[in-house]
Amino acid sequence: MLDSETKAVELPEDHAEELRLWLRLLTCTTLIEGEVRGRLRQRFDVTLPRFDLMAQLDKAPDGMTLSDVSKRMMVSNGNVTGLVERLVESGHLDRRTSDTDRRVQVIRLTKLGRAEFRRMAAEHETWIADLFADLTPKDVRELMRLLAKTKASAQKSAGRRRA
Amino acid sequence: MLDSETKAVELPEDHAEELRLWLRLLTCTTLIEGEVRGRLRQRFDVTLPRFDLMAQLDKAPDGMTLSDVSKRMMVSNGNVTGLVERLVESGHLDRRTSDTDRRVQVIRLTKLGRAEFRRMAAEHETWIADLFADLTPKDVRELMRLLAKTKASAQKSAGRRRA
DNA sequence: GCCAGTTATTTGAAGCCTAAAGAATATCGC
DNA sequence: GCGATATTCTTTAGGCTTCAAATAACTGGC
Repeated sequence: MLDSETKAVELPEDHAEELRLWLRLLTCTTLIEGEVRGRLRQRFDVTLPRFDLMAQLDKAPDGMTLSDVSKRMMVSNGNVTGLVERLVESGHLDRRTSDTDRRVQVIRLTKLGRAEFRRMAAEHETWIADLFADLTPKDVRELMRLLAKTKASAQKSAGRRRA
Repeated sequence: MLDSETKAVELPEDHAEELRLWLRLLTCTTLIEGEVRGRLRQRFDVTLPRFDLMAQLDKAPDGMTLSDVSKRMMVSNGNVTGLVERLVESGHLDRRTSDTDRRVQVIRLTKLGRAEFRRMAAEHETWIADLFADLTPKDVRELMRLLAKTKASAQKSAGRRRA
């Protein structure tokens, strides 16, 4: 006979629920992201990654290093390099080498960049509100809680893998 | 004096909670997606879009048209064209023109494609289970419910925009 | 049968993104 | 100060992705 521990190893566990949850999470995000992307393009002729980068910088008046940005946005370093290049080119960002560490590039929003971002952000916020309009305040609170738990769980799992 | 209706229009509403929710949703998805992407690459040297496409086809033994795939995966038509091209090239997909409509391309998994997908999918499922491991069954159910509601809300909003 | 409109797919240009390798600079231990 | 190691950023190669325009094929009304 099998004891319960052996059973747990040998019987294939059923993870179908988690899989469905993941697919649903992905669908929601893709749906909303696509909508936001399209509206940003239509209304402001700006891409979502550019908007996201400006959003990070708007919260950091003293600027950020490229590494900071890369970590915050959860994208690769090389990605940030190109993104910043284009935004400097278009006059939205200012970029300078750090005084204390010549490896480091510090970027900030220019006056133009900040003004344009604020204008876009105001409208963006109404889009998000509209996209989530059918959720009650309680739904929102509950989702926040469960997503925080999900994030923690995923981070733990990701950490286990690299450890 | 302002009546309540005028107030509602004139006072800028506070959508900060919804915005935070959206950012958290995005963070969760990005985190998990990045993890899955990395593991697929490491273990099977396959990209996430390829895996996703094969997953769609695995559920459709009779094949799918490119448009079907494009709708299901929520990506553009042009995207699917290239993705399919590479997977046909590598022998994972079979592609033929429909008998009844010469515009339509029907794609299927090849024997090789199906075998490789099944092998990857089995492991993939355990990754997902691990990433969501700290959620209780109740958490999972509740998230499913709230995300379904979110999806419906977002679809409604997206529809309003296009209407 | 033919024309107008629609649908399925491809193409092209631009941008986004990653992983991995490389260059420049900083830091630590000695 | 020197060398080993680490960090910051860029570069490269390849793939993904979108949008918009183009091509090809179907459909319905006449």
